[in-house]
Amino acid sequence: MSRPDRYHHGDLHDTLLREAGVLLREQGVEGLSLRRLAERAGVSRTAPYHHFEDKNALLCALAERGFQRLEGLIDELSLDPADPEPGLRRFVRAYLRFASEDGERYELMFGRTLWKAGRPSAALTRVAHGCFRRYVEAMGVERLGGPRDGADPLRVAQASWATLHGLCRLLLDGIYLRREDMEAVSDQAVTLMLAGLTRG
Amino acid sequence: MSRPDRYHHGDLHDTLLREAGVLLREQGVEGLSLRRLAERAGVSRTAPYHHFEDKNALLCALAERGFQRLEGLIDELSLDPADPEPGLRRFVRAYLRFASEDGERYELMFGRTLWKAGRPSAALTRVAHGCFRRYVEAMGVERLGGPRDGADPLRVAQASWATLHGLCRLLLDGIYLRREDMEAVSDQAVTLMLAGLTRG
DNA sequence: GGTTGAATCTTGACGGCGTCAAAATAGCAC
DNA sequence: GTGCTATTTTGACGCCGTCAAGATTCAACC
Repeated sequence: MSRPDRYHHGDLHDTLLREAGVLLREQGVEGLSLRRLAERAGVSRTAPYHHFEDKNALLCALAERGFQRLEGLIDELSLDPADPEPGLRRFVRAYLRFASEDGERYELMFGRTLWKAGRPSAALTRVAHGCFRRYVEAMGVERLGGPRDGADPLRVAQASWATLHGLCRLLLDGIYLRREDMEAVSDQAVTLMLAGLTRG
Repeated sequence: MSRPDRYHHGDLHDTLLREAGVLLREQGVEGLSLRRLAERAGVSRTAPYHHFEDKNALLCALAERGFQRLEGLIDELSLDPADPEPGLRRFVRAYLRFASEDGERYELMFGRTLWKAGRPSAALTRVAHGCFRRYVEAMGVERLGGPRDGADPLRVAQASWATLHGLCRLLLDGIYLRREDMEAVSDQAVTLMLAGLTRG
């Protein structure tokens, strides 16, 4: 399938997703236009509309794939209740690597393009929330030294994700963080949070 | 100045900034087009180009104004070395209010539109970095119980700002946070950080 | 094998965008 | 009044997402 000079492409759906991924990585969301994408796939400008409802739908599919990969990362997160620190630091490093290796994808997954300006698909919403749910479970405060005064597991999970997310955004947008400082800052954050959680 | 039927507007520069602010607040960056803005100001599509080099420059000016307001907030942040907690919580609340009262402005100030996809002006970069510098000074770890092992003030400031920023982004983009949960999550974050900082 | 209907892909068009170029107009110094 | 400059205008270009209508291919059924 997918011979160069056939009227029917044969594999356009997957080709579009793949090429869109490349375009996204190379040029960012701004450089990902349906027209350019179609040209790369060797097809006319409106052909993609037979495989995705519109641009928003295609971006959702792209983001979805990202969340699936992220979910894999979270699944590997297992904390030793007796000594959660190494597992936590491992996860934080993995998360930061994930975000910085394909920053444009991360941006798409969490950015306003889909969640605010666009219309996140049902599938995207499901996998994104599933991702967070798994994170809450894996982080479970009981694994970080047992429940204590005012340490609602959900709140701790939200707060720690926010920290991680904030680090990534500040880094990706290049405002207050440089790549070289990233690790030091995240280490500092983990230290603070862990100290806050395990003191007793 | 600024009579309705005059060839020269007389006050276009300021009018543009003001109307752009309104448009930004009401419609977000996506709804802020130069053409629409010009129409609102009662002027032709290309008139704004005599007051701002291009759209990027106008957005920079808009973001700049936001940072000036934020700087004011930070200037009011003074921590009592003996008991930094109330001051800190006050600041966090003020920061969150700032971000959520004009979310689109906050987005513009910190988002990729200018910092990644666009070209942040020298003035914008200056005021943004000045903002952060003041924050570092005001937060100074010595005010949070004196320097201690591995608590570089700069790192603590970066980590705490990242947390604050991450909270705002998650909230503004509407992914994992709802407005009602905001305060609880931020309280949790402050508690964790403070505990991490002040434990002996 | 030929017919029919659906899936897929094409060209053409529309309105919106940012922005450049050239012409028109107004204000100001002399 | 006469220029000079700042300001504003209309016109145009190329990009974008997307709709409509027509062309082409494929697959199922006779």
